[in-house]
Amino acid sequence: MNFTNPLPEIVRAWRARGRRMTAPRRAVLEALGGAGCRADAQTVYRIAKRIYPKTGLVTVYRTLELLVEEGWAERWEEGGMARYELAWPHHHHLVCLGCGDVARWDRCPVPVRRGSVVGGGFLVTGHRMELLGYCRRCREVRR
Amino acid sequence: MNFTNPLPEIVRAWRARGRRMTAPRRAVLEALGGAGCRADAQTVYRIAKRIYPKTGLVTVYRTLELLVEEGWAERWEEGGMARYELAWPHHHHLVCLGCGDVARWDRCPVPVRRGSVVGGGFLVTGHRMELLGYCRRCREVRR
DNA sequence: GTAGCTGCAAAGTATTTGCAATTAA
DNA sequence: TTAATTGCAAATACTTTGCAGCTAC
Repeated sequence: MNFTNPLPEIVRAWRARGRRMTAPRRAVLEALGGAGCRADAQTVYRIAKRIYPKTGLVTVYRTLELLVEEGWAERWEEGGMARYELAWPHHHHLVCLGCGDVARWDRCPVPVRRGSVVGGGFLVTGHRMELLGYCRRCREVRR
Repeated sequence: MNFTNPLPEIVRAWRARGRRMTAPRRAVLEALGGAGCRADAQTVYRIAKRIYPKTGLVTVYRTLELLVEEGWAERWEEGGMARYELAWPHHHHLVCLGCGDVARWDRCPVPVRRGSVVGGGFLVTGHRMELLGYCRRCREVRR
């Protein structure tokens, strides 16, 4: 966990909205914060169970969906399953075509600003990007 | 179909590799070329059946996978299903958060070149990007 | 002739839903 | 108290696989 940890803020916002803060939800929140980039539901489930063993897979799905709907998390689909991660702060990914590893990349080279209008009337509110290629390890193996 | 139609080139490349050009495959190729951005397997299947009615769904999946493996098509996963489109020429997408429509956008604002190395050893060979926001129609409805 | 291709049906996986029981506030 | 939340089991939906028959070359 780093100093940009949004978990306390999420809990606060949920309380303010009348949501109940239960043990399974807290476990899912912490698990998502502790999982790497683009963790699938099973991974979050496994970690959440270490925190609160009674957590059910269905609740993991429901909590993650809630986080996505409210903008706290981002959802990706990859490899036939949904993957989730905390959306903040803004970042992109380096996806290795060799081993499939997904690494975080904190630079943002996309010069299209929120609020700009492109393509004849499309209002931009955000973007997603990933660089495809080969990680250091895969490049060394290839040599 | 436009003048960058890659279908004849795909057929030629397949023949050269010893692949057989069958009626179902041709139907899938044409269907994919005629479908819009990010067509799902069912859509390709429906169009392919109009071209060659005996085409089976399984063959659609297998042919699309072949195209992706060989780099002719790109695969996206979205809305719980796989989506496909011809990968050439390079382009991006405008994804409307209101109606879900995906529009093609031929500009490329990503200044990261193939061959560059980023993030401590990651060799970039390509990228994917999409702009999220609201299309003209959805913006007008909101007003 | 034969290796590649096809399609049916069945299997495999991920995700969602109905509903009765539980629980935070 | 009571409305939100949970989790089991069942239902859904997409995709892949086994295999016997077909076909392009």
